[in-house]
Amino acid sequence: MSVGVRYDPTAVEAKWLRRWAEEGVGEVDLDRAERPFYNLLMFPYPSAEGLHVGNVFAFTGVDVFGRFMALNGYDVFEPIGFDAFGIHSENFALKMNVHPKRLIASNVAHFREQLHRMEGMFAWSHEVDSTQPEYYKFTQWIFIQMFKHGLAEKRMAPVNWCPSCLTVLANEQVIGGACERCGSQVTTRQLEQWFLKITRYADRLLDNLDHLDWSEVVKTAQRNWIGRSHGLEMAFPVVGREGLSVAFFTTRPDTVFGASFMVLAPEHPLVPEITAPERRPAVEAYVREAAARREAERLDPTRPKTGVDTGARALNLATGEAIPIWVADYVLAGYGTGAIMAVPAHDERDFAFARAHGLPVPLVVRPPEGLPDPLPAAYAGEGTMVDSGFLTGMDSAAAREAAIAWAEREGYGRRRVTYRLRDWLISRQRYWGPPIPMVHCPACGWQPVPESELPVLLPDVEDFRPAGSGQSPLAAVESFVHTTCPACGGPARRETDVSDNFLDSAWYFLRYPSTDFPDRAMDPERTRKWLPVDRYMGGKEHSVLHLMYTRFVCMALHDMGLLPFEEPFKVFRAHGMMIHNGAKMSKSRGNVINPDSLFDRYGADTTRTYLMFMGSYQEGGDFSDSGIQGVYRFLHRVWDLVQGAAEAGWREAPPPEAERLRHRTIARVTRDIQALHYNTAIAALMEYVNALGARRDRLALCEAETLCVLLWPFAPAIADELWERLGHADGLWRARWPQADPEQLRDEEVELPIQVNGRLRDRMRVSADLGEAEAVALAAARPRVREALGGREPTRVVYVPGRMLNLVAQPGGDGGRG
RNA sequence: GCGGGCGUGGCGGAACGGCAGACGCGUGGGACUUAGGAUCCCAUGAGCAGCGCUCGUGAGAGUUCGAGUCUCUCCGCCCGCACCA
Repeated sequence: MSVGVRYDPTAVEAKWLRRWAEEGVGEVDLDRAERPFYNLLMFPYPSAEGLHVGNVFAFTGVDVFGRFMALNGYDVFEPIGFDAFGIHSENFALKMNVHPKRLIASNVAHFREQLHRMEGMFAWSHEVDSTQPEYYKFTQWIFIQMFKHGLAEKRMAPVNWCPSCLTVLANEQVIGGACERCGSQVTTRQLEQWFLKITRYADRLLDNLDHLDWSEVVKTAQRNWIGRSHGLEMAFPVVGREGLSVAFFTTRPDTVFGASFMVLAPEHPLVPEITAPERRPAVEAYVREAAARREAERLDPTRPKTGVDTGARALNLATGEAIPIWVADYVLAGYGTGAIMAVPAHDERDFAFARAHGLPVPLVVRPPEGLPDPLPAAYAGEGTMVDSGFLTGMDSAAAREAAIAWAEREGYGRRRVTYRLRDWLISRQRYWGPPIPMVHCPACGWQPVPESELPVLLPDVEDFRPAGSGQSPLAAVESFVHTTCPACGGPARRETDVSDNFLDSAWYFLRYPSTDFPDRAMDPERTRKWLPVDRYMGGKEHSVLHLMYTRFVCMALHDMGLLPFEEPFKVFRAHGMMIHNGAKMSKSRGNVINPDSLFDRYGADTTRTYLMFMGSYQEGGDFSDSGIQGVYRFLHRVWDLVQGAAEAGWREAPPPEAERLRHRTIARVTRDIQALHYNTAIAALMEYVNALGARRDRLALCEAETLCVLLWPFAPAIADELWERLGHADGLWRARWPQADPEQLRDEEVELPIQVNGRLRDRMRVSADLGEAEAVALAAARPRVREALGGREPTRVVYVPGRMLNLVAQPGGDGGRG
């Protein structure tokens, strides 16, 4: 393809995509690199619709940074791969009625082409595809390590079930009671499932956050999700039932004297045991209703608080009173012990429940300003304890400690920390994932598949439809199911569930540097050299899914001695969301932008530059169809400017002000890229081009060169083409980022604003380091300043050299009120 | 409800506590053109006939010589989490 005199993005980009591929731009010698910089973008999920423009936005932001670091002398490793297993891909295959294996292969091919076209500086030779046996054999290997270290366990538990995807889901994949993938309302089922014990790491996952250089939004989301709370676990005996007691957890042990009833979750195992015979029909009916109720409805805090009395009573060990035990679905089976002591006066939910069912509301905490009687709402704040036996008169905070000490001393309970975080439910009753590499033997129990036999290949089955029976389609493949026990050699059955897609993506970046080692997941040498990841940028929608699972997997592998670090990402930055015409892009709104059409119409250089220009990378921005034209014009101007100047001939050196501007531009673009303020970096380049345009026939070569280098991270093809036309045989990938000379950044003369009493009245051109006395004298002599002063003498002078001068004068007697 | 973020021209968005509105879009005017939805130049927050003044960063108060920026109260929008005891 030939490249002419007019700017033709298609020709320029085709030429340079080829050249970069030939020259191996983006490929790094991982063993010899001297200044490794691991620049990671999120594992692309190759959907059938192709690359989303939101992906182009996200990935370009990563790539701009990578190119910037490359020119700053780093060996930048920016690998790429495909997260192609999982429900999303499989659901699409079901819809299209095409086998996922075939469908995904064509999706990946399409994605690869688009990623190429967006000019990412990717290390293609280290590509990873999570659906390939060479990759998932190690996903299975990681599962086995988890099992061997007691971090994987199959157990019966109430789990989230998606009636549309016909599989169980992890807590993190249920958003407001709906399936994260398909949006269906999730129900609860009692099933035996594989769990990874992430809760064992809750404290470390939480505490490490304090020292991580991550976007604050993500850290906050993780803290909330882990939800650590401190309190007391205690049990109240069931009245008249020797040896039977109801354990509960509370963060407010100070209010124990105010506990006027107890509530059990409908699923609580003691419910059938303690229910009084005459209450049995009502309780059983309520439990049945609660089980049938959809999760979203159950979790709606605005719904009236329903519940029934079991007829049983518990002894409040503080007051010595027998209090009723109710069953209500506002108490969650999965949190704490699934039972609570209800303190209606000081807990909003208990208050609402007590009101609805006519239960007493004894008050035990009084704030200094007192409380109205009757109480209009629960008072959950601090105060002085009243009517609380040995706690009476204490401050509530101190009473909390005293109550715990009392419970521990009397043997009623103990201090306890509780988490909102649940263990990671990893089984999926689906086809499109790595089979969980476990075998069940009637004699030996669960046994891992020997590592030498990995991978456990996903069998080719024609009917990959989920059965809905609570079993994966693999359960129907006799030849897969029947095997022998690795321990005793007897007949055994394979696990037929596959693992959660988030396990695939929890370690992909560990694999990238080691893709050339088929026999080990992570080569120790490579891992030590390249990991942890220097910088990771991606969407905040993965705050508690991917990013939390990944941290857990790394911590676990670290503890097993398999990784030399426990936190995978030194720096994480969340980017914002792309908006189009004021709304989130969605098919139903019809405002989705297809990146191919942008590439075709404007080229990748313009698309990249515009996406980075339209708003702040970390906040997101609004895509405007006319706005992109501005950037297109800008690149045209750059092209014409450099071409025109080349034809006119180069001057020796830029005049002094032009040289100062050049250095100021270098400084601004450098600083802005480092801070991810790509939009203002591009604005600085535009200003520079505007300024150079004013002297287009008298440019110096170094001005055009600086422009090309600074532009390269955003618009690499046009920058490389112009660079070549300036006479460089080597491409810009071998160039160095220019350094701003601090001497050139200092202004000699400035336009100094003059304020009188804080209001702008005049400005004057002065030397930047003008002394205060001279500045005041010069200013005071100016007619407009004299007028504003109205004959008064300044009583105070605020002078910031080079920035502004403020003369403060008291309002004189002449101007005052009579 | 809790947590986080944000409110700036017609629009997207800039502004170490120091000239509000950089840069871009749009709009108006002009130039060059057979022509322009191309390119270039000029203008563009509002008000006032007065080219300077007044008002202007969601509303109100406060701190300061000086506040879009810091503090408090309120209103509105967005994003998380949401009956977590």
